[in-house]
Formats: sequence, C-alpha cells, structure tokens
Amino acid sequence: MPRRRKAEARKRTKPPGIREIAETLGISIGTVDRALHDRPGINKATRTRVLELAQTVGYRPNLAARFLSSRKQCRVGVNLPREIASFFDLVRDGILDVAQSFESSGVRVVYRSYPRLGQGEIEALEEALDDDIDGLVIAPGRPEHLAPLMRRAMRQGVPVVCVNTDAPGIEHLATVSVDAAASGSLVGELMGRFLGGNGRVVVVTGQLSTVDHRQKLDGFRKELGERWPGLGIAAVVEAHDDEREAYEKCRQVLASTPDVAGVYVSTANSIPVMRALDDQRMSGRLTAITTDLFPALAPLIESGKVAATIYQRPWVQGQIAFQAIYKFLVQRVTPPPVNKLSPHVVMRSNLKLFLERMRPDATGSPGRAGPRPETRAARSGSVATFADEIG
Amino acid sequence: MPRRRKAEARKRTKPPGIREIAETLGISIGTVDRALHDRPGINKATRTRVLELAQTVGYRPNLAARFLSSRKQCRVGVNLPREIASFFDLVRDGILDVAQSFESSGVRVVYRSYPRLGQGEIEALEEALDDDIDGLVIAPGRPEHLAPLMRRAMRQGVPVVCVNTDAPGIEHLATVSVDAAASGSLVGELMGRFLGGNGRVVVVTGQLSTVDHRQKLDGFRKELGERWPGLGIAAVVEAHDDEREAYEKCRQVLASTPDVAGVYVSTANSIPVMRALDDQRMSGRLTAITTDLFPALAPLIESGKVAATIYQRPWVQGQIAFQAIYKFLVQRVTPPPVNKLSPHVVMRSNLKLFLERMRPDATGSPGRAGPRPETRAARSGSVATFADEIG
DNA sequence: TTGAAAGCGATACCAC
DNA sequence: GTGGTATCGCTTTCAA
Repeated sequence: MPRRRKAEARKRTKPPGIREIAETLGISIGTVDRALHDRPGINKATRTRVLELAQTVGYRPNLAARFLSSRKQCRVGVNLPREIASFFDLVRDGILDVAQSFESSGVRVVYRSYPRLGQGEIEALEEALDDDIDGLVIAPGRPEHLAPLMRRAMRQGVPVVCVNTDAPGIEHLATVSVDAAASGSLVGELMGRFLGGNGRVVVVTGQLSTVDHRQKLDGFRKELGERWPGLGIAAVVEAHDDEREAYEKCRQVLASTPDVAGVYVSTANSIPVMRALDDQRMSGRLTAITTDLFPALAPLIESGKVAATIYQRPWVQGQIAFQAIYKFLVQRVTPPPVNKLSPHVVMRSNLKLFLERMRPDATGSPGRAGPRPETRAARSGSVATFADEIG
Repeated sequence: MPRRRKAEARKRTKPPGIREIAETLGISIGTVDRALHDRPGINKATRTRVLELAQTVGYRPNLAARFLSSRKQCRVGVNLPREIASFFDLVRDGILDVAQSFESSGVRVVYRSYPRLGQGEIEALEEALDDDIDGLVIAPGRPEHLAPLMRRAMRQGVPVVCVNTDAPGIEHLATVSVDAAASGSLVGELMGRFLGGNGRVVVVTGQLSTVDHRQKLDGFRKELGERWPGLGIAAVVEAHDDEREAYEKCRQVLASTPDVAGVYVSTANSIPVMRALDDQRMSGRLTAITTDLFPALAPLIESGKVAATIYQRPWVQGQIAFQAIYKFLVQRVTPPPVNKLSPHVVMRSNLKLFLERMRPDATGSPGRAGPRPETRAARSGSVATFADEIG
C-alpha cells in the first residue's frame, strides 16, 4: 500500500500554467494571455498554436490567481419581490449563502426589492440593467411584460436566471423552478390515496393564464384522468392571489357543492380557503392539500386540517440560481436552460424539520460572523451552506 | 438612483489585509502572520496587539491569496462501501461535485472503497489514517467497532464526518443523515392516510441494534400510537439486510398473519419483500412503503405495488458532508455536529424526477469536461452542482 | 523575537 | 504584434 511520506508528499505537482505554455512555445506569457482571452493584437497563427498547446497539455486557469490579480469584481444583481416574504426571503437567503461561500472569488450581490410579484419588477429590472451589472437573478411575475427588457439584457451581455418559473418565451440564461406539472400530479396521487380513490375535489389556483398555475392544474387533472377514475374535479377557482377573492369564491363553491371530499390549493393563498372551510364546518372532514409553507400554515398542518403541503424549496431555488450565474460568469460554464426541482411533501410528521429552517436566525452563514481570530474555530449556530438546503 | 460610472466603479475598495495591520502597528507582515496563525517565536504582547487590531478592523484573510501562496494541498479522504452502489455511488458523486467546485482552493479527494457496509471499513479507515490525510468522510457500518480508530483520528487531528448515520457514541466532527425518527413517523402518517386509519402493518427492518433502524421503527410506532389508534403493527421482521432472510421471514409472517393491510420496509432490502408479497398474491391489495430508490424499485412504484418510497438523498448527504469538512479545514468553521436531512417522499407521479438524476451519465460535473479554450463557453449536458441535489 | 524578500499564477500595463 | 514587468495578499524562508 502506497503510504506517502510525510513532508514533501503534500506539495502538489503543479498543473501546467500559462508560463509553461509560453516557455515551450518560446513566447511570452503576455502573448499566451492574449490568445487565451481572445484579446486584440495577436497574430492569428500564434493564437492557434497557443490554443492548441493549451488544449493538449490540459491547461486550466488558476482561479485563485486570476481573482487575486484582476482587481475587478463580479457584481450579480438579485431582484426579488418583498411579498410573499416567506418565500422570497428564503430565495434571497439561499442566494446569499452560496454567494458567501464564493466570496473568495470576488462575487458581490447587489440586491433590489419591489413590493410584490409583478408590481415594480419592470422598474427594478431597468434599474439593475442601468447599474452595470454582470449577471442577474430575477423572479418574473409577468414574463410577457419583461420581454423587451430581457432582450436588452441579452444585448448588453448580461445573463439572467429566472427563479420560481420556467418563464417560457422570454430570453434568459436559465430558469429554476419546481416542476409544476409533477407538483400537480403529485397532489393528484396523494389525493387519490388519501381519499381511497373516491370523491370530488375543488382546486383553488391563482390565474390560469399564468403558466405555472396552468401546469399544476393540468398535472393534477392528468393524474386524476389517467389513474383515479373515481376522483373528479368539482370546481376550479381562480383567486388571483387575493385573500378576499379566495375566501368569497370558496364559500360560494362549497355551499353550492355539498359533496366535496378534497381541496387542492395550488398557490400560497391557502389561508382564506381554509377559513372558508372552517366557516362551513368542513375543515375536519375534507382532505386539504396546499402549496408552500409559512408560519400561519403550521398550526393547520399540526391539527390535521391540512393533510399535506407542497413545499417549493425557495432556499434551494436561490442556491441553484446563483450557482448557475456564478459558474457562467466565473468559470464560463453554461448551465442547463431549465432546472426543475422536485417538490417536497410536508406533512405533520416532518413539519418541524422544515420549520426549523425558517426561523429568522437560521440563516446559516457562519462566514458572516465577522472578524475573528482565525485560529479560533467558530461553531456556527446553524447549519452550513448545503445543509440548509432541506428548508 | 445611484447609477455607478462604468469603468472605475467595479474595482473593489480593498478590505484590510495583513499589510495594513503591519503598517498601523509599525511591525512587519511576517510578525502579523505569526500572530494570526499562532506560530512560534513571537512576543506574547505583540501577538495580542495584532489580534486585537485584526479584530477591530475586521480582518478577513484573502483565501485566494492564501491558496496561491501556500503550496500545500488539502487532502480529504473518502471511505465508502461499494455496496449498496445505488446509494453510495451517489454519495460519492455528491462529494466529488462539491470538491470539484472548490478545486480552486486546492482540495483533493482521496477515495477508498471496501466491499460492503461494515465489511472492510476498519482496514480502510486505518489505511486512510496512515495516509497523512487532512480530513475524512466515512459511512460507518458498525460505529462501535470503529471507536478506537476514531479516537486515533481525533488524536492525529484529523476531523471525520460520518454520513448516513448519526453515529452517536463515537468521536467525530459531524454526522450527516436523514432524520430517521422523522422518516419513521412520516411513513406512519402516510400509512395512516393511505389506509384510511385502519389496519395492521408489517415492518421489515435490518437489525434493531443498529441505531438508525431502531429510530425508524420507534418513529413509526410513535406516530401510530399517538395519532392512529386504528393502526397497529402486526409484526416486526429483522432481515439483517439479507435478501434470502427477508424473503423467507416475510413469507412466513404473511402466511400466518392474514389480515395485513400494509408493509413498511425501512431499509433498502425491499425487493425480496415485494417478491414475497407477490408470491402470496397480496402485492396488489397491500399498501407497501419502502425506503431508498434504485432501478429495480422503479417498476414496482410505476405499477403501484409500492405506494411510496422514502428517499434518503445520498447525493445531498455527500455534498453536505464534504462541505462540512471543507469549511472546517479551509475556513476554520466548525459545522453543526448533527445534520439531519428531511427525507423525500417518492411516488409514481414524481418518480421520474428522481430517476433522471440516477442515470450514470448525469453526474453533473461540467467542470470535469477537461481542457478547453476558456473563451468558448461549454453547455454542460446536465445540471450544475446544487441542481443535482434533488436526486 | 523580528524584518525583509522571494515566490504563487494570473492580469494589466508599459515599451518596443 | 509581442515581450517584459509590476501587482494582487498571502505563506515561507532566511537573515538579523
């Protein structure tokens, strides 16, 4: 067994650098640099020679050295709505967490917020694009309205990653979202199992013109149609993410449809729906499955009034989005254009695992602890980077 | 609105470095370095002065510079069993993925494997400790047998992170695992809902002396006891992760217990159990919930014979484990001692999202693509780092 | 016990 | 077009 000797063994045999390339080619490192970076003022022929040699020796730039020498910083814009905070605050935290772990590569996050999804997002995007930024993470509320600005970003060479939507039809580097169709059919399957295969279900959504909402309904309907002949949709309620509207419409529907066995709320707007159920004294008898997770929902899950909720993993969405931008900017790796996460099923028995991650103090950023003598290890109060991803 | 000017704005105002500290204190950077790193040969008084100033100015080392100048490399040992491959291969991939993304900080993975959980792990651990390694990730099969070696690791100053167990009672830096108790009660809750609150369930486990297995059973039993009065445990079968044993014992139990409504297999040993059910012509009528996910299980989920399986997220476990070691070694951040992941529920409707991640070609390591001219962006065939975490 | 200086591997200039 | 060289912030070594 090859037991390495203590001292010298841990020096690394250094990989080929630009200096080696320069030497073997008998040119200067400046020229190599020019070739590698497509910089102007270099002979086509030498450029090719350099590129080829780089290829064969397997040259890979030393990112530490690059960051150290180039004094410019990478600035990544993050535009998110303030509402719904329980979701987007976690997206932001996920982003900050990853950003943090790459701080030594000189990335900085420039954060902008606006009132709500689709409200002020155009202005914020415009502002960000004016702000000489290298990359951008956004949560498009109304993708179609953003299209022109997205084209502008493209022209400016600013890569944009969209979270919480697959934003088809607008230009972007990548999207990150929960698989909406899978989300819908997952609820269909849970509903089928929970109801023993029989019953009629009311679906409460936002508005069906939103791709995401449409896909969830379609997924749900497909699952029911293909696998659960005894299950049907009693009604589809569009509540437009409005509390009052959700409450009123649900009351009406429930009153006029007595034999409802289940309710599926496919947006975060579940509280008023549950209130309507309560008012009809139905919340115990009905099987309710909701979407997202926030403090007000916890007691409803605890009590069993909500059988399950579909968690859309905002923290992880943020992580992935930032990761994509970072790798693209720093390492020139183009991410997959569409990143679909698997939704999580949260029920009473695993609820606490998720709530723990939602405490405001659990932002999981030991590195932010600030100045400390390096020799003293700091035990961080919460979970490090990836660990938080469960939230 | 503060629109920054184009060119100069993106230079960063540099944070305080050891040079600044040296200057304001009127000493040399060498001395500052000695103070910051507790190196021998420095006056106690100056040391304190440096440390204090560092504290007040908020000194944070530039990791890029550190890595660049220190020519030593960090070597992290990874010891994993070859069986069960569907699980541990993914743990390894998760580790490699993170390692990859930190390659520019000079971490290297030294991989060792041995036949199966608990078989050869002592030798492998010994070998790793002999191999002058800086940190270690292991998957302890029999923690109690490893105790002396773990103590040795501790003495040698080698931090160890354990995956797939919370390995109580042995020394380690941290553990990463699915929350076994939550896993058990989650199955209890699913069972309760699926069976409509009535029926008797057979539990198939490995061996109850294994903490992890015990906790799952306890979680399951607790959930049933507290919330599902109509549900009971018909029998608990210890199959010791042996296929034949599982099959035989299950056959017997099922034959002698006619009124079984559900089966819970709390280890990956579910195939023989399902075969036993099939042989008794019960697989359709029973509600089966299993653990882990591997190719052979997919058709059983597809067909509905397995209602759900609890996915233990090997990929993420690997990521978190390596991340913990890395942060500890490089950034001196001590991770939380226990990292409990929330288990995922996989059913027919979201199965494909998980299977996609299990294809052997989907290792998600664009950076490994090898030498390429940097100016040419590479579109990676699969998902970048964090994205794969859903698998 | 301390100071001074030589790298690490890239970028960004200058001069030719 | 190309070569040379200062520079980034730190570690390391040698000299005082």
